[in-house]
Amino acid sequence: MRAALTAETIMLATEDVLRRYGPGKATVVDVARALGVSHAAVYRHFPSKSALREAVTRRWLGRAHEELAALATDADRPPPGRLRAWLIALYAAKRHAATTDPELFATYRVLAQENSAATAEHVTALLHQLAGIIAAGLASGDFAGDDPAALARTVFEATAAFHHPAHVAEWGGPDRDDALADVCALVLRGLRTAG
Amino acid sequence: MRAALTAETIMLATEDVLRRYGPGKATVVDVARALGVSHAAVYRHFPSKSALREAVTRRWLGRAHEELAALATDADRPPPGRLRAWLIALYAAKRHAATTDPELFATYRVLAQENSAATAEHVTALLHQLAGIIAAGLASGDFAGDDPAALARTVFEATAAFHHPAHVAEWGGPDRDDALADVCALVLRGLRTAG
DNA sequence: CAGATTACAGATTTCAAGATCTGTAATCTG
DNA sequence: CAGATTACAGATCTTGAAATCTGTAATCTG
Repeated sequence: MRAALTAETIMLATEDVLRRYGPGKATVVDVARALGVSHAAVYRHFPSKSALREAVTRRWLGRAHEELAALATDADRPPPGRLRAWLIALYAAKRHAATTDPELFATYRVLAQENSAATAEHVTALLHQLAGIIAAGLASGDFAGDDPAALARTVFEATAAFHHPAHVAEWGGPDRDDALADVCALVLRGLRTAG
Repeated sequence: MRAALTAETIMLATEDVLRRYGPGKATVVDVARALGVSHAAVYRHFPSKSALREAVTRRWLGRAHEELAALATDADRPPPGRLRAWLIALYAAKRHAATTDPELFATYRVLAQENSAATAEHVTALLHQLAGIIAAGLASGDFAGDDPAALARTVFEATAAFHHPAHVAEWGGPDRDDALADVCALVLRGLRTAG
């Protein structure tokens, strides 16, 4: 007897298919073939191909959040250093994902261009972590200002070159780590004085 | 008698053809047709299609520089305000170009993805203007630091979301002007203290 | 009847052909 | 002989028919 067909197993198979064929070529028929079922069976668990693609990407992005969440809530480290470490880890995670899992990253990139709910949630989750670090900095007096959420969004925008998927092509280049360090330094100086 | 075939007239015709068909469909045969000459005549003035495309884009970008150069060298305005005005004008110029001349902007975007010499020069020119403003700020004591070129690059990176062509899709959205104002404010606060 | 399958219509994609394009060379013309 | 044209080979693009895919509905099965 075959294992029960669940949303979970479908998403696992979809990840494999996406990794193998990429977002442009992967079809739900491919997914069904990989599972040894008819494609209509897949539609019992996901209302559409794009919903399936979103669910898979959401899971994939969720795994990345966990690592970063640990850094964001590390109360042992003073907020400025924590912010710097978080931004560097975010960049490292994105670059790592882009190089080791290019097809899933490409899927994510497609969803980002389409303003999907999955990527919106991803951004929201990251902004929430960022706001937490900044709120800690405001509380400790390391940062100046009064709206951690707004400051988080601004810091996120200012570092877009190091996490926005549209910039993947640049992440391979030399001096990118130094460039991020410089932007971090500038941003941290900006956060220290009144906003 | 027909006007002499010069690089200038070829570039003008190419601009029209690019505007009409976009970078994906425009061919040098189209350009030659528009000029009423054979396509081989075009190859007498430009070594390749991509060289022609680059030349046209370089000219187009050059026109944008001129406006900004006036702002960058406006000694009447104190450097912080000048920097803010310059960044806002840069964003406005890019957004305007993207909306009023979408096909030429698309051409520019293609070249940017291909790391062409034309776009590299464009970036260099912008960084030069930016470094000029920052150098003025360092001289006046409004900014702290010792390397205007490095600071210029850092400011440029931090504002990528508002001038990098990969972000066009976002420029239409609401609150983009506010977002830029916030990033400008953060960057300016960062520049004021020692770097 | 929950969960899967087959069947199907309309949209999208593939594929091979022919057409068009790029870039070069040989040729023409004033 | 400067400046253009025609001619051409190989690469790329169009085109339309066949295949495949998406999503739904009707049907089967334990």
